[in-house]
Formats: sequence, C-alpha cells, structure tokens
Amino acid sequence: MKTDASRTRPVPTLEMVAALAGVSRSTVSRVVNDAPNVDPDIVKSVQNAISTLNYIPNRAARSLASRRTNSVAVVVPESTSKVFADPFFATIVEGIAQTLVETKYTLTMIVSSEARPEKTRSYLLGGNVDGALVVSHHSGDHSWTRISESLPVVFAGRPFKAERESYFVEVDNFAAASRATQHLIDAGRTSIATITGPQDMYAGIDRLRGWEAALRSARLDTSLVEVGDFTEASGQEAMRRLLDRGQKIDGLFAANDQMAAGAYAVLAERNISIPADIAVVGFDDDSFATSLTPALTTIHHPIVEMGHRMAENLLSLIEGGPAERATLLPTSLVVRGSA
Amino acid sequence: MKTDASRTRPVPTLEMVAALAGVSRSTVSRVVNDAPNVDPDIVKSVQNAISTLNYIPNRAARSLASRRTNSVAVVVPESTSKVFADPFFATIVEGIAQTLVETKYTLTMIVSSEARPEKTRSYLLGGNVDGALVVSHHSGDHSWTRISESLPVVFAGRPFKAERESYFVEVDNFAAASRATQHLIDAGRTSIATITGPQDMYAGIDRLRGWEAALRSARLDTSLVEVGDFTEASGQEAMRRLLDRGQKIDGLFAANDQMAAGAYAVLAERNISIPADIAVVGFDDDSFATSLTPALTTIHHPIVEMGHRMAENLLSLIEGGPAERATLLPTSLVVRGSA
DNA sequence: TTGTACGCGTTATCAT
DNA sequence: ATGATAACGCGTACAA
Repeated sequence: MKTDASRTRPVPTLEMVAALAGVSRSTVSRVVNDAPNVDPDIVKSVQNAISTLNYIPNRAARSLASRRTNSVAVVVPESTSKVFADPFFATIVEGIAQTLVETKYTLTMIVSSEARPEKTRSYLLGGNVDGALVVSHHSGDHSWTRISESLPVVFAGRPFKAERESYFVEVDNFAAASRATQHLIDAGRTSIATITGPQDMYAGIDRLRGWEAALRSARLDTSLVEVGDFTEASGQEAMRRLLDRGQKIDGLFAANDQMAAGAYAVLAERNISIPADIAVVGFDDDSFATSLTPALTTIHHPIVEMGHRMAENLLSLIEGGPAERATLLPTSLVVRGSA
Repeated sequence: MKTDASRTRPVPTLEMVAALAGVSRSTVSRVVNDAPNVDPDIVKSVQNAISTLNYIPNRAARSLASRRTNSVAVVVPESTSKVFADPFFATIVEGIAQTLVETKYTLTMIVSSEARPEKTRSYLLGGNVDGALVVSHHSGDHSWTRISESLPVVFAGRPFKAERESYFVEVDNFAAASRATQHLIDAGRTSIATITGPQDMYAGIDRLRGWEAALRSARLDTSLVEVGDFTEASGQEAMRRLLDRGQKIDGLFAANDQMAAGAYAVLAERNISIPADIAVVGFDDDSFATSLTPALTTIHHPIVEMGHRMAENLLSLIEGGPAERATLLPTSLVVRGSA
C-alpha cells in the first residue's frame, strides 16, 4: 500500500513562542541563549511557551544571523568500506567525539567519496560547519589548501601542500618506524622486509623511510619492500609477493596492524612460524594486535589522544584563540609475542 | 610556537558575484540553479565571475529561503565503538551512500551518543537536513515519534511506537530465524540453543521468536537461550554461559554473525568441533561469516539493498512523492561448512 | 530575459 | 530589562 508523504507538521518558530509568551522575539532569543539581565519571571513564562510548543531554534537562520553553526565535521576521504574496516578511523572519531560531546558543538561525519570532492567542498564552505577535522589525506587531494583558507581545519597527520600554514596532530612516524625496525635488528634479524603504506600519504612515506634508515645504519639490505594500502587484504597480497621473491626473510615490519594481520594469514598458510622463522612488528596497537596469535609486537599509536587534541585545537581556532600548528604525540614500542 | 588563528578569508557572496558580472543577484541565482531562460552570454560571464571569486552558495541562507537543505542524515543511536565494529553499519551506510551519491543530496552521519539525545533532536529538527535515516532503534528511545512528525524519517527495521505511521525497510526476521533453525532440525540436531540479540529491538525479538517457533513445531526444548548485544564479545560470554549449563547442545543459532564468531572462539577453547559436535547457523552473511573456519552457514541479509531502498524511500518522501510504509526484503539461507 | 522587492527565522544594534 | 528594527545570504513571485 502506497501512501502519500506524511504531511510533516511545521516546526514552531521563535515568533510563535514570543506570541504565546506575550513578549518580543528579542526576549525569547535572549532566553534561548541564556543572556544575562532577563527577568526571572519572564524567563519562566518563555520557557513554558517553549516547551509547550516544542520549539527548536532553526539552525539555518541562527547561523545566518550569528555566522556560527555550532557544528564541526569530521571528513574521511576514503571509501565507506575502508573507513569502517579500519580501527584507526573508529578510534580517532571516538576520541574526537569524546571531547566534542562536552561542548555545544555537534559532530557530523562526512565520508567523502573521492568521486565528488566538490560536494564536500561546497558542504564545508557553504556555511554548514564552523570547522573541519580531516583524518586522512592523500597527496593528490589539493582541495584542502583552498578550503583551509576559509575554514579552520585540523589534520590528522601532516598534510602535503602548505605544511607551514596548516594545523595538524601527528606522531613521529619516521622515528617510530625506525624504532620498530631497530627492535628486529637487535633481535638478530638480518633480512628484514617491510609491508609499507600508500606512498601518497606521509604516514606511508615516513614509515618506509624510518625502516630504511634503520636498516641503512645497520648496513642491511633495503630492497625487501612491498606496498599495501593499509587494508588487511593488501597485507596478504604484499606478503605473498614478498615470499614469492624466493629470498630469505626473517623479519617483517608492517606499516599498520591490519596489514600485519594479513601477513599472519599468509605465513600460516605456508607454515612459516612467528616469531621463530619470521619476527613481525606492526604499527598502531589496535584491536588487531592483541587478537592475533602470537600477539603482535607493535608501535603504540595514541589515536584516541590524537582525536582529543585535534578537537581541542579546532575549537580553539574556531573561537579565535591560539593553537599549535604542529602537535606531536609520543609513541612507544609494545613488545608482545611476535618479535 | 603558538600562532593566532588563521584569519580566515570570507567566503564570497552571491551579491559580489552579481557586482563582478554586472548583473542583478536574481540573475546570478538563476545561473547557479540553472534556471531556464537565461541569456547564454550572461550565463557565461556569471560563471566566470563565480569561478574567479570561487563562489560557493551559502547553504544556511539557501535553506532559509528555499526551505530545503539538500542533505540528509544517517543517525546511528549506538556508541562509536559499536558502530565501527559491526559490519552491519558499514554495509548499510555504504548502500545508502551509493544511491545518494548520484543525487544532489549530501550525506551526513551522526553518531548519536545516547548521552544527549536532545542534541540529535535539535540538529535534525533545526533545519539542518531534509530527512533522516535511522539504522538502529531501541524500544526505550521515544524521541523518534516526535521527530518523525516533523521530518521524513525512514528506519532500518520496524520501529516500536507508531508502527503504522512509520516508514521502514526490513527483512522478515521471524521467518528467517525460523528457516535457520529448521535447517538445524533437518540436520538431525535435537538440542538447539540460541544466542539472541537485544530484546529491546525487533531484530532481536523476532529472531528469538522465529527460533522458538521452529523448535516448538518440532516439539524440541526451547530453554537454551542466552542474550547478547550483537557484539563478538557478547557472543563469547553467551556461549560460555550456555556451555556452563552442563546440558547437551548439538546445534546453535546465533542472531548475527559477529556473535557466532564469538561462539566459535569459545568452542575452539573447549575443543568442541564444528559442525561435528555443534552445528552453527548465523545471521547477516557479513565478512565474519566467510572468514571463520569452518565457513559459517548463515542467513543472507540484503544489507546493501536495504540501504538503497531506505535512501530511495526517503528521497521520495522528501520530494513529496508516495512511498511504501513497509518495505520487506527477502532473505535466503547460505549453506557453508558449519551446519 | 532581467530586475525589484519581499520573506525565510534568527541574532545584534540601538533606543527606550 | 525590554522592544523595534536592521542585517545575515539567498530564492522567488511579480513587475518591467
């Protein structure tokens, strides 16, 4: 049975509240925004009118007049499936949400299909939000340089262009990757491969460089590189390619835990034991790390904290306050059973 | 080094475009909304002005004037961590996004921390969106009855109150659960337990009823019930409680695949083999089903399709068209190795 | 085909 | 302490 669209009842306006309470719109506005200097009795009667009418301020009108929207966007320039599969996004959004829930700001998340970047741009610049948090950034995506000229933006990870003019929160990926690799070297491993991340993101680039640097200073081979895209599936494929080279491999640094999990699966298939035959170190310390067997030795990435700091910095920018351009968070090596 | 907030450059207005192009604002507005009957030459010069100024329409103003926002919200009344851990949400959002990306509508996702439902309510009713898609609904949450009076809303799964006045897309959970259980019965299993879902959601309630009905008509015991919350962890706990009862169990129906995965882990711990000792059937047919060993026999839940239909129905409602109140999608049993 | 003028619901400024 | 009144940026009858 088809029915017509429900005739939605109109949302009451401030004007209607004013009429019911017998005061002017200005006074209602003051009550709504708890301005000082309003007669307590009037406050009460206005509040009554508000609740009997179920009044809700129209945000469009509000933001038009006040030039603020009280909402911020988390933008994820990745495909939906990737966003949900990767605990990194879940965790950082959780961190962001945690600090935002205490404030008057509403968090909206927009999964920016790369198909239509201009949709995202017009949403962000169209006065829908007071600021944006970008949690993944690829080198090819230049739209941000223009967006951040007109809107406060905080990145997770150092962005490409205009690094000096951008705000971002990150960890020292180079140092951390180097530390992870050094752990393998210290364990006596000599043929150390890496499954690295996308080379159009600093998270990928810097982790590769860190691995390389550690091997260089130990005068070890740096040719065992395969690139993944941070997904578990890509980790599997990379591990296969690595093994199919036929060279000896006794150590592996995966640029994130998901890819390490992919590698685990392939190693199991081929009866290569961890850590006896190959010692493995990951990156992120997410839910994958502890659920693997043996538990994954990995770099602890303070992702929730990143979310906190991003949100704090953004709010500070929005309210016109000062903020650090670069916020660097510490990492640590978590030694478990895999290396 | 702290810096002052970047003085964000103001976004140009329609008025500025008009001035630059030497026409009136109305004309610019017409060009922006590709109205018919505009002189091609003027269109060109206006478009030039638009791109040199990088003009972007202000959505707040636009929606105030036109009473439409061109954006819809997906609302997930669950904790952030749950949202990301459960492939159901990922998949349904993907389906929604797929059909929405073809349209002029922007999708915003709002993870409604149950802590502050009024924040969500004022966002939705505050004129930020033209409609909402609700992908999880608990019986305790009454805020929706009022919201859907003023805003087109489509639910995933039959909502509680005002069922007759609501729009929703769902599968026949009762029949599907019954079908799954019957499969176990047909395989000769006689002590069939269930790990069921939250009893404040129809997805949980109806799957339990379906299991029960199938057992009843086969005159089998219906006491082996434990309740989970659709998470893997809860599946583990439920399986433990089930086994600790000390009764014989040779079949299990889990109300979703994640909980089945949890059960798998516990069964492995206790060296109970699947399907030899216990045959297992799940529900959803998500990524968990195929990654388990043995692969999980389960009910295929057309989640992407649900997303499509939800989005289509919502758009139809928004544009004032007709729409089915109840859209029922078919399920099927996918037989794999576990039963 | 183009421009004028008014209204959308709210905040902000200025009197009172 | 309260109330007019003018923006805010845009869409849209209506007039030209």
